[in-house]
Amino acid sequence: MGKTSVTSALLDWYDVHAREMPWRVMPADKRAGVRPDPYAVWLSEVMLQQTTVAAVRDYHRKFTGIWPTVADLAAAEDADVMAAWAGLGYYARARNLLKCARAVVADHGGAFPQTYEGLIALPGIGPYTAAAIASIAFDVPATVLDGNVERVMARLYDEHTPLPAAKPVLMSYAEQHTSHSRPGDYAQAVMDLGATICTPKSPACGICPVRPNCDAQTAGTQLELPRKTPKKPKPTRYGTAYIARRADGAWLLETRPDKGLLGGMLGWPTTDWSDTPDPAPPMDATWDTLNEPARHTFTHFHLILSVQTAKVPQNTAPNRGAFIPEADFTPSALPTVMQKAYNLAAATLRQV
DNA sequence: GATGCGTGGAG
DNA sequence: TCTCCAAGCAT
Repeated sequence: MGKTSVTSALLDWYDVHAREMPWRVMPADKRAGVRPDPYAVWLSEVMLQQTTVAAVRDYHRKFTGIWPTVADLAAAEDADVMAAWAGLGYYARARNLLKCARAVVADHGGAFPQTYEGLIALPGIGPYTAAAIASIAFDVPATVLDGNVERVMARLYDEHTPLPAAKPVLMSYAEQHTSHSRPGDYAQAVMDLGATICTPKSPACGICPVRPNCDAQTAGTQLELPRKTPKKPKPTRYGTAYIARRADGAWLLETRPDKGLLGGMLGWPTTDWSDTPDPAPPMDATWDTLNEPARHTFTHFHLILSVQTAKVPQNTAPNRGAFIPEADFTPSALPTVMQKAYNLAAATLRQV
């Protein structure tokens, strides 16, 4: 079936309906010769991995404010970057962000590679992100295949093979539409369409610029597509967080190991979050258990986190973590589950 | 190919 | 309240 008009229809639609984003150069400005900042594009694409535009905006603004160039970011302290990323989730992205920035400075003279192959070799840059940066920042005709494009292609071609098995065929469809005249605008256009028109639950087919090309719209199957293999139910795990405050107001915190859940992030000492009984607290103290646990859902399990608090003497020696002075402690530097525990304990521990 | 890895918003 | 899910990557 010929769908040669899809590309031009999407570009025409994008010229009128492109959404404003801090890292995006709008089509009219691109025509006037304005080029995207590859650093800003890379930062946005990493932040947007499995994350909504609404959630990314403020973080992107914060990062470019503190670290205006990739060289600035490469020179940053690890702890400062992790603290700035706190709350955005998927913290391996922040660790790889730093690795990538340092590789760009050390191995590429501070300039991002301009090819798909050069980009995908960098930490935290996979097939999607390499194609996105190559097309958006450098107008290389690379094909982006993210969740939006998968949905758009599955519907355009009424493809019923479930994901992720359908990825190769959806990629072949996407490649057929990739623009060679305006690669960056096209990549953003097809993703904008998926985000605003061809949405998962209530697609606005009535105003869709490629409705005449859409096999699912013809068949009436758009709400069933794309099909996905069913997910496993999430188990519930239990644990305990220990929030201790010293006589001078300092808080007992520890940096978590780089690997695993919340890797590299600052947090309260906790038990592990399995089914095993609680090991010993991080030090001898009189621990009080709060009435309400912190509840939090991660990607693959629910957590019910009991919170224990203690006020401890100045000479207390912890066997885990370190006391952070009150003046240096900012709850916003903690991942969300740790902020929840803090909020529950704050009233109890406000007075030293 | 399957699994681990956050979070907040929408329905 | 609960499920789904959003511009994925590393292993």
